[in-house]
Amino acid sequence: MKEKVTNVTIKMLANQLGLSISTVSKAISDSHEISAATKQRVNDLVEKLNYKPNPYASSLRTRNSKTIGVVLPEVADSFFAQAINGIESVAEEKGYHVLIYLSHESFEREEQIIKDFESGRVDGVLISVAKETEQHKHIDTLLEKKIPLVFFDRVIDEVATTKIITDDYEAAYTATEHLIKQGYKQVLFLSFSQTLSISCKRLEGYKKSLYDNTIKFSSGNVLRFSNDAKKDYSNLLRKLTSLKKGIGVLASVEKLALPLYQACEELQLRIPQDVGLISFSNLDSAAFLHPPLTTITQPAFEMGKAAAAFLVKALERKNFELADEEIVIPSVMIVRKSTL
Amino acid sequence: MKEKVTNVTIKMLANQLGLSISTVSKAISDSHEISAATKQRVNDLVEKLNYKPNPYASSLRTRNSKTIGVVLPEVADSFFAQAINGIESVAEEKGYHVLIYLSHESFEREEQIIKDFESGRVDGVLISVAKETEQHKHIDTLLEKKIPLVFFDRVIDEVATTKIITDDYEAAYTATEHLIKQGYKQVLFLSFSQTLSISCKRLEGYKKSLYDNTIKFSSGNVLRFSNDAKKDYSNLLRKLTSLKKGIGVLASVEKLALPLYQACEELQLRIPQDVGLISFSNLDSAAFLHPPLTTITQPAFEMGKAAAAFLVKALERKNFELADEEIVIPSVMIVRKSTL
DNA sequence: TTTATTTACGAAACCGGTTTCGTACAGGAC
DNA sequence: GTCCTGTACGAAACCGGTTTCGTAAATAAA
Repeated sequence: MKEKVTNVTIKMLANQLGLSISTVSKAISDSHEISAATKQRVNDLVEKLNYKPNPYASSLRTRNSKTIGVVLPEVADSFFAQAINGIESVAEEKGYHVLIYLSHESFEREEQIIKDFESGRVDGVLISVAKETEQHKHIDTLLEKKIPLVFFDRVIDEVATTKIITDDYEAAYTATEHLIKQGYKQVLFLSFSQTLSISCKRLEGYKKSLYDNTIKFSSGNVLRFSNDAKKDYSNLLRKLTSLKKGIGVLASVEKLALPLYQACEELQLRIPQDVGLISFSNLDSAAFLHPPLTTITQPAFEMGKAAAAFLVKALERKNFELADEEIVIPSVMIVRKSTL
Repeated sequence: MKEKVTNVTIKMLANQLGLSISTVSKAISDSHEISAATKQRVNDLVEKLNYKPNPYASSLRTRNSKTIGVVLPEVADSFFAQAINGIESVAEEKGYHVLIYLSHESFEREEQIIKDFESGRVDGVLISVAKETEQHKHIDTLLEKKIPLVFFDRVIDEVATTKIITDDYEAAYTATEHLIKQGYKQVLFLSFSQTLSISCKRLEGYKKSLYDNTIKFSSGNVLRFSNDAKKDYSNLLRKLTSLKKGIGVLASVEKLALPLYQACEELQLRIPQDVGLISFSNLDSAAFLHPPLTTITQPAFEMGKAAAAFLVKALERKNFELADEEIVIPSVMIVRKSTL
């Protein structure tokens, strides 16, 4: 590590201008206390010397950092990639910096990240919780410190703050309904988690649709995915072979769709004739899969954007606190050939 | 914005323990000057009061922030998503924080981001430059301030620092070679940029392969993509209709592959019979496209990881400076049905 | 002309850590 | 007993901004 070049400080500006430090500081922040002429002189020198205020000195004094922390389970998923874009779009516009952390679906890791935030490193937090997360003490503690936090997509219902979600229940209902209408009498539900709010709601929507179609729910039709991709895959193979053809499958998250394509290929099952597939997915390539995948596409960009917008509003508006509310941005179903 | 809860400070610890601030500070950093007994008392209280040192105070004094800035052109591309994972893996291990910025392929935006870094906000920088970037004064200025920077994938050759790249020339050569071997006598090159180093190298590899196969290069076979997706697409349609069947296409970046699938569908051209396609791509779904896409897959995770590892080494090792060298991590070609 | 304001600026405290330097005291060497 | 050394700690400077408060001079009000 080389020693840094010493940056130009506000003190140097003051000395060169024959002004006090406080005057320079106020001039830079365009305070009404300072005359136009002085402001001009200061800004000229700022320009000339390429002065960049030390953000850490400023953050220390003002107790805010213009930085938001974003906690994601992972970033491979195209949902989160798009969400980052949405977040960045408002951060950029509002002059915020974005710190990114990945929990890798681990509660422990998520907890560490959130605990670090208690230090005041970030002004506010956006989070989509880890698959493993089943409690929320870490988040409560953060909120007690008055650090605003908004959830997006993977929320914790019990925490009283703003949550940006999509219509998981309705989307899953619609998806299941679609499969049934297409003639798949038996519908498998590929479950990502048994505890995550989104998973539960999607499962409920699925169940309700079965009920409305007088199909009795069987827990045997819910296939749970763990973190062990290999084991999951062999479970999937076993399940598929045990069933007769003509079943529908609802993949509750994007990452479960491709394994199904693979399994069908391996078992020589035809999509959509033998297996109908619909998946929650934001894959751009969905339309070009073999066959094209029917998807429930979430408004990922908009969700990220909305989450960031709420957070920034909470940070900047004195009389605005994050209400305990759900903002629902609906998903859309795009029917393609994987479901007839 | 609500006023923050006042955090526990090192001063409070000192008062409660009847010690001086400096003693507490040293105890926390496990200084040899402090007795084991005192350290114990201090750490007990730290634990009890849940003391979190203010990172900004620390950064101000020590002049480093344990933060690295990552500048990406975009994050929709799965290459960059995977690269982020690689970067995060070393950041997490080494205790660094990751600030993410998107240039959206704009030079101006990239310049602003880099200029902000002159403030000392980050200890070091990882960057994959924007498509528009054709000069490097902004980066030179940063390097003059002794802020280490390493490029990955989209590098600027003229800047004397470490660059993590893949074997663009060879990969494009191999890809073209493959198309020709498969019987495609005419090969289109879908170009993403005329200035980006990776694009130039890939084009060179393509040309060399043509040359080695005694096919004369025609600039008419290089199709340039702008930022105007619609116009690009209609250009692509026009080009494809103007050619006879049996042409090979090398898409030099991932985002150019799907439009080709779409165009072929629209023009009722069959892949691979009428059009053979190979693309630089890190899409997980490549194997399940219709037909499965032959790809040049870049080691995105490893590249991000290597870039971060070099940067951290430069930050932590006193006698290590980032050499002006290229670290090449080879890509692999995965042959699938889109090229026979 | 006197008093009240306003304008424009400076001194100094402050944010919360880190680091330098000084020192009291204990123990060992001579 | 004197000198030296090492141990364990504290006072204070420092990082580079922001903010409060005070004040001299200029202007307005009475």
